Amino acid sequence: MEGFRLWPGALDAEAQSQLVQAVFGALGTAPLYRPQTPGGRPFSVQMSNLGPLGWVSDRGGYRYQPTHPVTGQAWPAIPQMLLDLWAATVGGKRAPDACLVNLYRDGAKMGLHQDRDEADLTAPVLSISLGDAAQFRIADGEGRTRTLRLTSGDVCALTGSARLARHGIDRVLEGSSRLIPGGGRLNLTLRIAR
DNA sequence: CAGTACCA
DNA sequence: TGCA
Repeated sequence: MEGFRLWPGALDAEAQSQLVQAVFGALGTAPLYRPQTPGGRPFSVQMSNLGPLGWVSDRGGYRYQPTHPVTGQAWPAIPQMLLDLWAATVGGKRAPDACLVNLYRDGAKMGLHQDRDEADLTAPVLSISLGDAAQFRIADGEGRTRTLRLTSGDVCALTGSARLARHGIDRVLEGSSRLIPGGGRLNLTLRIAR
């Protein structure tokens, strides 16, 4: 599918553990929390953010905001490693200003959705998979979907015609990796929100 | 100004 | 984000 780009194993074991360490360190000041959909139902994933802007959802809808909805504090910085990874993969003039952190544990999943809360819907979205492998599903323009397995260290991007593709995580293969303290799958999504 | 990454 |  045009515009969906995958870099299998882009991150080696050392880079993966450095990244997990950096993100878990940042979660000390921006703790994971469980948001609600606008309809008031809880997400199964736990979320936090890094960077000037973070994606949040609550009864007020979806949006990007500069502060953590529970603590009121600014989100921690995006680690340089991730900015470098963005430059090395999707590149472009602008650096990402938002990094959504999603932790999948205990059967957490993510229904099919579009990323469309960004000001410029032509700027790429870059996703980094860490920890347990997962079944990722992405739809084409006709609504046909294809499933692929994302494993720890894989990096993928939604660009061009796939930028607005519906996608989601059907299931996580629990226990398939020992990378994440406490287990699970950690997904980092870099975006240009504004 | 309708719906939302939730749920079936 | 209040649903008028």
